[in-house]
Amino acid sequence: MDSVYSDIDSNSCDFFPHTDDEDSRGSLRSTSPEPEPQQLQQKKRRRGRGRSEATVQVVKKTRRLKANDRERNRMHNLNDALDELRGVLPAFPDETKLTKIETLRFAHNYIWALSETIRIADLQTGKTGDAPLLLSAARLGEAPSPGSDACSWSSSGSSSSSSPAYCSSSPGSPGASEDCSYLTQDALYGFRSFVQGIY
DNA sequence: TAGGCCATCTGGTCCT
DNA sequence: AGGACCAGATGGCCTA
Repeated sequence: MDSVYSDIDSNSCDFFPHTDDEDSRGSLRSTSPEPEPQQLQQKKRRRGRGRSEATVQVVKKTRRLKANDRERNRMHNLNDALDELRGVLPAFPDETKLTKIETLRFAHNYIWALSETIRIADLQTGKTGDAPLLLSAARLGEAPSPGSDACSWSSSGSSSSSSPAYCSSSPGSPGASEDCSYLTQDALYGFRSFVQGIY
């Protein structure tokens, strides 16, 4: 397959060395098992208007290069957004950068965990009047327990308190999930381990 | 060296 | 018509 792009070496801005391979190049990746016979392709091309073959090639090449440039920028924007997302996720200073998929899954789980934290903190506040933030911090180190009230840990439900979709294992919980009275000293570390451990 | 991750190119499709 | 978005292909780099 090395030769597939060898004549168009995309990184270079060289003009296409060939004049009649545009359609056949496209067919390389088409799903049709039988590429169009060359004569047919040439007939189609002759039906075109007055532009010379060379001009057509230049236009095509220019469009392609512009499209490549846009696509590159688009992906760069996407990566920038991903970097921003990494920036707001809890991380250890010496930790290696999360991969794209890790970042997305981590963020997903993080949001879910925070939502659970708030929900449970609200419940607790209703009961005891404790400060929600303190409780939220405490809950960061806690893993949800399987089957605890609306939280089904092992499946991806659709309710707001459903578990992360990427849970591949059940990390378990130290106790009843509604008991928020204990505080975890290294809540964040535990939380990181927990969230990262489940995808 | 195999496998994972990534950047880039590319053609197709949809939308404006 | 042109741009945005998407998915497949490819090659490079890195690590276990």
